[in-house]
Amino acid sequence: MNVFQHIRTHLFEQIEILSNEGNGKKKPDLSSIRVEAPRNSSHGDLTTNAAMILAKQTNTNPVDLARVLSERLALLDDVALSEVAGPGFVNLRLTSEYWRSQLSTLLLAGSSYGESTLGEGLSINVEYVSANPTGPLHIGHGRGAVVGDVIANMLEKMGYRVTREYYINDSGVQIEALARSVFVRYQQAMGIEVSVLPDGFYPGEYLVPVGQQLANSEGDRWLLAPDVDWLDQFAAAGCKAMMTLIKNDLNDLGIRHNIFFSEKDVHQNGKTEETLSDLRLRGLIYEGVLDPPKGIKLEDWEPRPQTLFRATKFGDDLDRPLKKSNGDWTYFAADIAYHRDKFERGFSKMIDVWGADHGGYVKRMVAAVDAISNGQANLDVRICQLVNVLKGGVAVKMSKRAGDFVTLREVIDQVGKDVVRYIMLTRRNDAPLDFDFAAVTEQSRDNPVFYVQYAHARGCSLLRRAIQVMPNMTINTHALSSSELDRLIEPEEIELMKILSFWPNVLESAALAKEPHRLTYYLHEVASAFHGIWSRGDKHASLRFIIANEPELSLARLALVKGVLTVISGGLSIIGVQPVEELK
RNA sequence: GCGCCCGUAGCUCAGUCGGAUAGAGCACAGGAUUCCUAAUCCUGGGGUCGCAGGUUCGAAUCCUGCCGGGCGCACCA
Repeated sequence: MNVFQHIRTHLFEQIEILSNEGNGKKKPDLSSIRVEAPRNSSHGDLTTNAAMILAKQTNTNPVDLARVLSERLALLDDVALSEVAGPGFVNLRLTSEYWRSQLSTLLLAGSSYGESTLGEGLSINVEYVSANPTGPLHIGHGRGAVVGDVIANMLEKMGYRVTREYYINDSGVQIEALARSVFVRYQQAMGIEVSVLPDGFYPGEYLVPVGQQLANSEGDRWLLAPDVDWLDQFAAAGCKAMMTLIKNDLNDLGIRHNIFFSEKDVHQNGKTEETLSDLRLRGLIYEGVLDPPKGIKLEDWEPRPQTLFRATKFGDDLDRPLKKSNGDWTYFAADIAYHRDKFERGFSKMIDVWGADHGGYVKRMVAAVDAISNGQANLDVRICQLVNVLKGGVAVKMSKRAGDFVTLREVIDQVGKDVVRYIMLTRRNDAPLDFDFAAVTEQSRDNPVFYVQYAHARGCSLLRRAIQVMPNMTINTHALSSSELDRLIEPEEIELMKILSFWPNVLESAALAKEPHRLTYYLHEVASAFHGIWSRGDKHASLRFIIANEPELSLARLALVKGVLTVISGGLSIIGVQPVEELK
């Protein structure tokens, strides 16, 4: 039980007793009562607004009520000081013994510290990346990949059964363009000059080997054939090659999806038809004409009857087309069928991680999930804003048309997977992110990964050192957790224990909010507190972690170090970053 | 024109479901190393939380309207 839950439990007990004493007409509503760390630490370790909330409900004076609560909470063993402040806050300061016991808990839990059973084994589906198989991943995909992956990791730690999924858009006009682009490369491999690539073709070099391979295996049999004869085969070859490329990139970023789901299969298995006829039966599909969008010009707009989904019934702004004018299903139609398939596979909780350019698509998909599940399923879409690539502060121009975007591959090769993953979480996902190549390549202090890694390396170095300095000492989990933790009396040490004991709460709230960036901010805080204590040893030798003639004190301080290492390495592993034991 | 996201220190950004005196990094100025890793630490200046109203014990946070920026806007994905 984390510190907040612990105090909340006691608080609610007291409220219950009070409510009964007041021959309580009705149960108080506890839902907006918070137990949290106050922003200003002079207000104590924990604070609660309970008195103000309850005072409102019972029409009493919040300060009086706070006083009563405060007196009762003061009686708890773990509470050192309880006082009323401001308009009716109850501020608590917990005992040093309590924080030490939390450190001990941490050490015994080891790498499982912070895990929870909150999810109760509920299945949850996280779909992320899902980039079109028309080329390698670029750095923007990398952001979605990391965000999705870390959300999945966090939810696993919360006790959910997580399935990581990638939806392959291997159908539609973009895939046809891919097939034609591959055909050009095939022609070139057969010695035919194709000087200018037509508009809408994929110009990247990465299709050259695909064309070459087809030239080798197929010879000239398709050179003069009509496109209908080779289109499917070339599309399939292109997709397959691109997915191999993409999976390699993801693999090197430490990402492995459980399921790759093909849009083409959705269609071929009749799932689209099935889904749409289901919706049609329920009166959610009709033939209609949409108004032209206002305020922007569409050259070729004409009123046209379309097959429309009643998305407006589920909170969208417009009803949405399911069929193109050529009779093909729209992307949306397939996507509905796909999400319905997820629902049928047992997922009532779904998370999709999309790029910023799909922001306008969120409402309709949420609406569709609502519709296909009859309100039984919930889709949460996380949008990742753009990544601006900089080199030494100067923006790198990216043009997808010209094929010269910064690939994820380049970035991984240059700065490494760990740096990429960490940097991607240094901003909220819905805010744009600057990725400065120079800063993260230099391995300078501009690189936030290093700050945290350095703290970890320093801690490891201490444990190595301790073995040399005190060879007779056993230093293992048992020895550390049962060491004389009451020797830890410095305010900074208590503060650090406090920060470490917040980890389960940080992880839980980050997981539930699906905001993985909170992890990097927290780890920075841990590292900062640790670096601070370290440096005090420069001035006062008595404050160092290892003091040769004080083995018991040293062991207690090493326990704190071990706590730092456990939390940092645990946090980094959720982020997908390998903690380093030594910096070179 | 409509929808979504954003606007917080010179710069880049945190800020939990509405909490008290709004925080961090960078930059800037000064200081700390014979000693556990100075890739670190300490001290300092820095703010009309875009603007204006509203809701209430209390608003950076919620509501409305404006201003500014990003993304998107039938038959692409």
